[in-house]
Amino acid sequence: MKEKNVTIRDVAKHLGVSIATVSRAISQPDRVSKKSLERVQKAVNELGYRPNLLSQNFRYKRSNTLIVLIPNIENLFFSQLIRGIESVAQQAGFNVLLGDTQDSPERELNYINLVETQQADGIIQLATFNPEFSIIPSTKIPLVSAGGSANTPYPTIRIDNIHAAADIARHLIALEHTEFAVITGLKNDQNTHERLKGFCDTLLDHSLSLPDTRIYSGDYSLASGYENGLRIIAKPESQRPSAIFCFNDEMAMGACKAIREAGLNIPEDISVIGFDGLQIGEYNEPALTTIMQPGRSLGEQAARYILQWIDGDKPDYNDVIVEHQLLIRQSCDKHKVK
Amino acid sequence: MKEKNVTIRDVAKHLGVSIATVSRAISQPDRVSKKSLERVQKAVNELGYRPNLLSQNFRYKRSNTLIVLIPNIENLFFSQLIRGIESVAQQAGFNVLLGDTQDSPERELNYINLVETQQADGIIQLATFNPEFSIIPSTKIPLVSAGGSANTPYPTIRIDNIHAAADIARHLIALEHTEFAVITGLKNDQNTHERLKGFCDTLLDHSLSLPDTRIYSGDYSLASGYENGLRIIAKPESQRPSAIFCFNDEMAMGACKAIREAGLNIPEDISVIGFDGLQIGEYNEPALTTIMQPGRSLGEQAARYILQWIDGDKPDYNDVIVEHQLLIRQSCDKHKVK
DNA sequence: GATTGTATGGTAACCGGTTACATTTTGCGT
DNA sequence: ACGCAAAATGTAACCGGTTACCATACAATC
Repeated sequence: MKEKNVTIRDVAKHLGVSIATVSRAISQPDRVSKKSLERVQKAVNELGYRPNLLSQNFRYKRSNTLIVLIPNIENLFFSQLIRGIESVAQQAGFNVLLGDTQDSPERELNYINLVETQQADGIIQLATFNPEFSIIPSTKIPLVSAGGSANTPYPTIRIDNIHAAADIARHLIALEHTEFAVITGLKNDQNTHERLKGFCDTLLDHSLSLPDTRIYSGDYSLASGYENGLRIIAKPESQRPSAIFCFNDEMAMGACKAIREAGLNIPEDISVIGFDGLQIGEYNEPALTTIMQPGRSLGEQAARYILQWIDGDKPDYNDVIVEHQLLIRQSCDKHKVK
Repeated sequence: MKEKNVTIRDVAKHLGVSIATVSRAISQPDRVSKKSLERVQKAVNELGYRPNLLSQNFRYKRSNTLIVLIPNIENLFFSQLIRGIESVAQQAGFNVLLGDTQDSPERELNYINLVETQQADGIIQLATFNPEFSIIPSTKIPLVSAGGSANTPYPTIRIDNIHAAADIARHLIALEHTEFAVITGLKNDQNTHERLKGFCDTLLDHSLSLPDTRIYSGDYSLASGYENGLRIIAKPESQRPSAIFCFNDEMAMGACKAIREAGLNIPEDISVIGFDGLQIGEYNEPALTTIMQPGRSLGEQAARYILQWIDGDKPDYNDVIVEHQLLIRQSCDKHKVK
């Protein structure tokens, strides 16, 4: 069934030349005579010869492959990052291997193994390794984190989460809100800590605060936004916050649904703000006010960084901050005192 | 800078045994004595030896890699498929290479090349090749399409689009709608043709019809749903359809936004129905009625199919139909005659 | 003690390219 | 026609594993 592939030796034999000539005709055309070049090209076409890249990779000890570690591929923010990574990688002749880790340490280890066994040349980690169980790989492995947080043992390409969360706080304060709730990301996620810190510190600067009972723990999913939204709404009106800061847009959309279903209006009765700047947030009812993270650009820069490192020329900067932007749409408005 | 890796020969030399013994200790432990086994294991740990899988792959002429061709990675339906594929592949020890083709034939060709040059063992195409420009690869290459259409020269795992579109038509007819519009997918997409056919044929069965002026051409994006929604709304009320069938959920969400902004109510004034059954459709205002495609399962089955084929044992069925389901939520209701 | 079987381990070929080095051919000047 | 440098080509080693085949050691059998 499986016919054997045409090899360089077949081509050489067919032409009565050495394999070196064939190899050179293909990879260094000016090292062979015009006549040989033409004969080889003709033979390659006739025989349908395709060089086996597996053997090339083996020879060069290079797989030309990048791994992208993704906590959850169904998260739209990551899709943007991937797109950025993919386009840079493709241009550089690199392939992108998908690593859906589903937050599992075994799966992470699995992918790190691929680099150690030379099946891949480097890793881009989306978001940050969960410090609780993450296998922090040797720093000899080209590894960069994109869209994550500071304080990692490896380079990062990211926005300033603290600053972004502070921007959110200031925006809500400017709208005269005083009672807040947040729906956070995963408990051990660095992004969660930084956004929480940026938000709370800024509240304190304005003599406001966020009580622990107003901190709801989510997991970045639509469903967790919805559930936490229900919990917030369930409180008697006098105890409800007037603004909710959700640590990503998906949870914000979930929370909005809960609020709408309760018959309340956004932003008249309650303001909701998201994080990430997903395009789909614009189609939410109401369109989500949020922080725009330039996902595509984050991905591109991460890819460029890792490619340079793989080329043996690790950049001398370790923490690239990309500008975020407060995207004011319709889900936040001035707080109305009753 | 780059220290060389420990090879099997280093381990052998270190122990004063042959490389064959080391190799066997690792891959066929019962072929060596207990003593040798222990010594090798110890040395492997001490020296930090990791077998070079690049050379293994080369030896076995197997890359253990699957390519997933994705027209657009930011489309949520594809994310589900990928997740299904990834989990099956991972279990089988296969890696998943991401091929974001962005509907470009050069990029498609690029990925097909990877199989021809043995860097990958098979391809899963999400949706269908665009017949206009697609490079239909040789049937010798393990290739399967998931979530696409019938009438392809390669195997498919899919739902019955015609039947699903018919279900939609019947549902809308049962709700007493008589004036319809559709927002289709890409013009050359097979899915578009089939859904259109299924819908129109069923209308005809009920002595209804869809005039060409009510067929709006979209591209599966949120934005194109919105724009076409605006166009539909722009017509004078007497000429407007009472129900819009969008060929995916994203466009349906876009259309809903346009309709909401025009001050109309869904489903009271106009019904909207989507396609794909994305989770996020539940968070739309109003929650989208749609056709559920079991994305995860489609992906899993596609992966199993291609893995079997790669193993040299191509399944003898060529067209797997997976059950779809009409998901009734809130965006369609009985037509009210004014 | 000779014969046979089994367990163990070594030697070397092999996968399909690339390329350093050696060798042959070509082209050019005189 | 000869000499010599440059161009073209060939030979063979190499990348790092796997494994067919062979050699040796030792135990069991008669």
